[in-house]
Amino acid sequence: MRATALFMPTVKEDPADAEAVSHKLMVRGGFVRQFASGIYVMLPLGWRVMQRICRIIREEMDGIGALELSMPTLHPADVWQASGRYDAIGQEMFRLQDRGGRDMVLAMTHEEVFTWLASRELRSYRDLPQIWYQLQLKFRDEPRPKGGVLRVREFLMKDSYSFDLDDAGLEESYAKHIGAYDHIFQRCGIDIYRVESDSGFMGGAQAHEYISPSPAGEDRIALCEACGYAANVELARSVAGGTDGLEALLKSDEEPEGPPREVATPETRTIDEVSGLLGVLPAAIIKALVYMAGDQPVMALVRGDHDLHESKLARYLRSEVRAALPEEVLAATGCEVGFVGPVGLPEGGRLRVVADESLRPATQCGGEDGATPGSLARPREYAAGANKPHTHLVGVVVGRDFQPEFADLREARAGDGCPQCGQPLRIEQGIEVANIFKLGTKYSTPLGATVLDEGGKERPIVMGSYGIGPARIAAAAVEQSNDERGIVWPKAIAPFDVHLVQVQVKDAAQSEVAAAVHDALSAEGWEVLWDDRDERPGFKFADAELIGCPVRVTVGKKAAQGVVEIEARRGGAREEIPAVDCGSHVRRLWEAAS
RNA sequence: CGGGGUGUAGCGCAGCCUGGUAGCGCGCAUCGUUCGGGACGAUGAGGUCCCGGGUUCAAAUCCCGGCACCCCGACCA
Repeated sequence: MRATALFMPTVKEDPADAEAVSHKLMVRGGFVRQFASGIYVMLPLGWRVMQRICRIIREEMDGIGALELSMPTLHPADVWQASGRYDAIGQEMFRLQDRGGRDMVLAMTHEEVFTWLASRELRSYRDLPQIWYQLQLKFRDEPRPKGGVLRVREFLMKDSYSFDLDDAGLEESYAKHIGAYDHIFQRCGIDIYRVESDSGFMGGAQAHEYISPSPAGEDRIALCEACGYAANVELARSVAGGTDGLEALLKSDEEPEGPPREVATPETRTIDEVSGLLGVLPAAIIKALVYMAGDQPVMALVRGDHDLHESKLARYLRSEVRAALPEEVLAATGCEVGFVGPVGLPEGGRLRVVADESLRPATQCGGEDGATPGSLARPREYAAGANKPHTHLVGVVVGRDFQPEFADLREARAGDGCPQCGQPLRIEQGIEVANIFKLGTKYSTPLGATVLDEGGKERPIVMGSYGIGPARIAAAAVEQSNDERGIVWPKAIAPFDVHLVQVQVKDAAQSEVAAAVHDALSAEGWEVLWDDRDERPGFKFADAELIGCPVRVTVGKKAAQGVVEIEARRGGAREEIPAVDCGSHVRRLWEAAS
């Protein structure tokens, strides 16, 4: 394709509102333009990338026997009411009414419609299994779109849904998807970690996310090099480390003498302040946080050097949680924020107290079912808020001075021990490009999607759902593969295979050779972008590097001798080759490219 | 939803504090010179200064209200 016949509005300067590298480069390279917050135009180059990604996805989905179809994006509310999500999901769902005043929604995902279809059309176990998929728009009214195309309000998604008679069938469909996804990401040329993920506190079935490492990503994952354990930090269990200097506190199994003692700590609210004033390590302080679970206050405890992960608390409590307002803290504990603690709570108060496993006394460790690993070394006595203004307690002993529930609440951090093998965990940041869920009968039961089994018994279909965000794959690829000059597309998803730069458009010999090269490569099946614009050479080279096609062929001074240059975008030598041989040289560089 | 920031030519920005002629770079148009790493000169087009209200002889500039967009946090089938 001739550049003069293409619309590729490249720009020299970074857009002012871009933060992520991929955002800047995709705007500068003429791939995308923002239309409104979280809503993007895919320009011709960007759309070509998307089409290539989608093609790979289609091939791999077809390869596991999945069937493509297309579902509506405008849904009547009643399907969503039937699944319960019309009320469960808040403002993230775009809602509207039709002229007759009927409630409608813009689809943010398609479990309901697919299940609706299954409920009408699948009747017998003989109709199973099925995997149906589509590449379709999703609408989510994100509170804060960001990162260019990474977090948006309208986006393309490949979503597939499996329908099986039983759990064994679901396992098989799930495994098929894992196989297909491995191929897809490998072919798209992006690095990926498949990690255990939160299936949401309503489900509880197994789920995985595919995280592509990038500083622009919003997810953090915990990884163990030694045994392969990998999980999103919102889920990851870990053995708390970082207790240097505390081992001494553990040595004695004797009861510490005396009850907790009050210490005046005026205007000392944060862990750092308390630590400084009392001369105690943060790890020997109990951090007490008050949350509202629905309308019930709950006190959550973690070690002072740890961070609470709210979704872990939410999952444990089986309720959405939010930090309590200062007046709610006062109502629940009788004390102002900054000095609350688990000891000395109001008599008769019903404040539920949940402590992280790392606070569990050594004597209570182990032996309990489902106990998650606690801490390698833990203090015997802690400092904690006294529930009196400007006062803390020291010498607090968990289990003696108060008896909380224990749960895994803290966020895993780098250096913590792997819950499986104890080796140190690594934390990596990344983009969630895909996810897979075992839904079970969560949708089939309420929506009445059942089949008759061999015995003539009606059974709800066992479902799975599986998503991929093609634009996120593109962004992840750019994040992982770029240099100071621009994008270095993985070859399978580049907008064109070959960028043919004709240095002098008005030079007859160059025009002739460029045309011949273009035609020859095209005839061999390469997609060629022929820059025939009347621009200065430097301008065109800069654009070629910005746009990032894997192979560049330059037709310049030596065209009259039938000589052109070829080089890989990823780097390496720039070679002079006979124009007539460009096919084999392109093939060679292509094979070498990633 | 909390906190912060921005809104002036297609893009990137200055001007605002201290009210009075709207400016710079890039891009764009025409002509000429250039032509292997984002050229140079000349000429030119292009503005509801986000919107509404107020103060003032006079508002891009000061005041009030709104909107949009960005960033941090919260949220995130």
